Amino acid sequence: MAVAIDPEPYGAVDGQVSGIRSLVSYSVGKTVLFEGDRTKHFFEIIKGVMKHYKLLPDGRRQITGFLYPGSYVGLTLGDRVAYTAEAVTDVRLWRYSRAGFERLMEHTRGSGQPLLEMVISELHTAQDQMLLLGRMTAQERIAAFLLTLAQRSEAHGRRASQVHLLMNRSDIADYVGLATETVSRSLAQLKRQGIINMLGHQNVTILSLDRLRQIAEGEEVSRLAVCSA
Amino acid sequence: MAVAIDPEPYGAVDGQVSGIRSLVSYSVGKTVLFEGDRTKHFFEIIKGVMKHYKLLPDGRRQITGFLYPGSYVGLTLGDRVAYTAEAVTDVRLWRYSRAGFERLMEHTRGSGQPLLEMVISELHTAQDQMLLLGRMTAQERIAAFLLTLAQRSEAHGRRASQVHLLMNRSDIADYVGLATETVSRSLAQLKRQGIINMLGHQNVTILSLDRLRQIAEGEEVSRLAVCSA
DNA sequence: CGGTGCTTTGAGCATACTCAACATCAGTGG
DNA sequence: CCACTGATGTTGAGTATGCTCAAAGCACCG
Repeated sequence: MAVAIDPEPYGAVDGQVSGIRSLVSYSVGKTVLFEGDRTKHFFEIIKGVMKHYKLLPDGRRQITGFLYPGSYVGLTLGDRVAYTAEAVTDVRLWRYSRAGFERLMEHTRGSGQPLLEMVISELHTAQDQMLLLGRMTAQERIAAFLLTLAQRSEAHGRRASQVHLLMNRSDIADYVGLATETVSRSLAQLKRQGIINMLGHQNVTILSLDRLRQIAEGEEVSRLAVCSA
Repeated sequence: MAVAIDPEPYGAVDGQVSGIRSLVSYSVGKTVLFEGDRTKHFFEIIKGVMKHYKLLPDGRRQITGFLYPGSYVGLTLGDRVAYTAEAVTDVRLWRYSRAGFERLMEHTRGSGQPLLEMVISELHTAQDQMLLLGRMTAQERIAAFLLTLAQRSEAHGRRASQVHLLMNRSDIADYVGLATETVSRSLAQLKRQGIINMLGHQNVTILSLDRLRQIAEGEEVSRLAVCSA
């Protein structure tokens, strides 16, 4: 329903200005960017309102922002679009090429610091966290949290399966939007399921990264498991 | 508990480098920046882990991020710090003056586009939304959402009390992390309380901006009201 | 007018919260 | 070295908030 079946995501090209950007229009409900697509363009809103959102595989949706004229849509660091973007009203946009974006970034990079990239990266993280806070169950939140830490471990040359919780339960709770008791219970549950193991309160061993990922991505198995139990 | 009573937020100054930045250290639990304080410094993490969080008046807390070496803490657009920042482990930081930050911004601004500022502004919005999604009740979320729209109205020269909902209930629900039914019910409740009025499904009149603000900020009155009822 | 899609309202239920007790751990001093 | 203490974490029982499912109300549109 929310994801328009729209094999032709391009709006009408209304005009060209200097070959760098072109004027495009989309009508209500049209999808301008698809999460996961290769980054080809980004947009600046001239008129109208847009929304961008993230989806879980089972369809749960978190809208990460409503955007108004002057805002950019589709700025991303990687070569994949971070969210789906859709027209809330009829919109008129400037469409820029990815090359244009890279030129834009160059300006900043050229000035001698990667500040913009860091802020964009933080924004991506924040958007992921919004999906977690708005639409995930307790188990899913804890699984996703552990996976983030595992990724960090790996990026720093340590084993991804060994996670060290530097923060206490209360901090974890206030990060993933749960009560400390629920954090405890969710960890215990993952342990009972044989997905993780704990050595003391700070050290988690991930026994099955796959199962943890399945949970974090909201596999429907958990529901089936409940039914069959 | 979480908010350390720490009248002396400055760590030890370990050294000076060229007068632009200085090396400082904080031990576990020390607060480096207080939400709402005037922006005097920002920091770059050299070693250790930090967290930053937002608080509601009644103490509910949402941690908006854990930060690792290489990250900046305290970058903000306004002259007020957007979040409280605290050391999760002992940390070693570069402390930059606000002037240094402005120089940093100048570089970007100088390159002819306000891109960085826009992204930082989006990040602020995302952080507010994390507090909403992680720690607010249904009523509070709807109240906060309406207030955001009211501010937009005002910024665009329209009356703040007249809010036009361009998006449907499902979009609102997926933005504030509720079911559509709960959005409906919360609006109905605000209406019954005489705080808003509705003309059709798209037009909201805010009858009492103060009461709406009280609810959005998590006044304890609602709980007392329930008790006295 | 009858349809279709969105919104509202109602009833029952589930997930996560609250409150409380207990366990564990780290640090301290006898 | 070990008992004591306070802080942190876990587990249990009951509950509340918001969800699900279902039906009815509305509005827009052919």
